[in-house]
Amino acid sequence: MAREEEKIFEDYLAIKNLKQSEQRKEILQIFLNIDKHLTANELYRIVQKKYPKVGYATIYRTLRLLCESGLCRELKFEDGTARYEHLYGHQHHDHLICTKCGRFFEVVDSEIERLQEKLAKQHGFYPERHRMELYGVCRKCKK
Amino acid sequence: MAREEEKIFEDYLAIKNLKQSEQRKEILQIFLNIDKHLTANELYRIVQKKYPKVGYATIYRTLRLLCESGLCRELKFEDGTARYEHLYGHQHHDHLICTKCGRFFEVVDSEIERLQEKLAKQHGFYPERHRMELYGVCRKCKK
DNA sequence: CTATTGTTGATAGCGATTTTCAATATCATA
DNA sequence: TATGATATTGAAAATCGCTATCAACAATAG
Repeated sequence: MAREEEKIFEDYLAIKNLKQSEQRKEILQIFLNIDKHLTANELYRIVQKKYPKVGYATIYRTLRLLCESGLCRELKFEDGTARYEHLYGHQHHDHLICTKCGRFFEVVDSEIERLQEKLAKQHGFYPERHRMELYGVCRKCKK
Repeated sequence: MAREEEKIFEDYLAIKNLKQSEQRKEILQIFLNIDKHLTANELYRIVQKKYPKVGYATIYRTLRLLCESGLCRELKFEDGTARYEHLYGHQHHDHLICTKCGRFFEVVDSEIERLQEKLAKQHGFYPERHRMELYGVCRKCKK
């Protein structure tokens, strides 16, 4: 399970002459099994339950490696803290965020993407990337 | 000059039973006279030049009041630090940000706005607000 | 097996922001 | 304009999220 992601991470470590430590494998497993936009602290607490010896710094260090290997993306949201999302098998997307329950939904709208490009160019910008977050109340919370 | 904003701030303080301190007036003046997206630290340093006794905490406290009064908006950007922009007389807008020089440009595209609403609704969301930042290289930096 | 080199956990440090607190300023009212 | 209740201030300590340091330790090549 999650064989491909494991392979990607192993290969990345090999290329960089880094070692396959137990902690790295543990953190990867837990990261892969939780398909949410976790903060480093949330991940730390979950990892701690299974592997109490793991330190805070190792979580951050491993998250950085996961990002570098292309498995993970760091996102900064309005509360200021970073959240980490799965990148493998996920195309570019923006976020719909529920202001009640905090859930994240990945969305894409090719028409908006096109207009964003156009808007940038209209202002003489060479567009590189963008971020778009739509905040609102999700179906469940609205009831 | 900036009479209306002063009035708004005074009224806000009055309604909340807060006092018209010298520091608050000073900080408001300087904030109003600089039409840039400043960080708290940048504002602190500018205020310090004129009023060396002013403390850091007072800057943050006053910025919060300015936001609450509707004169100011706090924006969190990718680098994690907050920047403050004028809100009075500025309609809703998004940002074009140059990744070379760091300059900010305010933009609006009603078609994008419309599609954002539509996209949220398509996913069962009751839309409240959004943020959109387009990053790229501006005309000047491209040359 | 052993040497080399990378990794770890604990902790100190950092930058941004907030809180605490005693001294002080504001302002309604006497 | 003096007074007193209450809000405000500056300084410093505290907090938060994250990074750097470092001595002990683990992974891997030879």
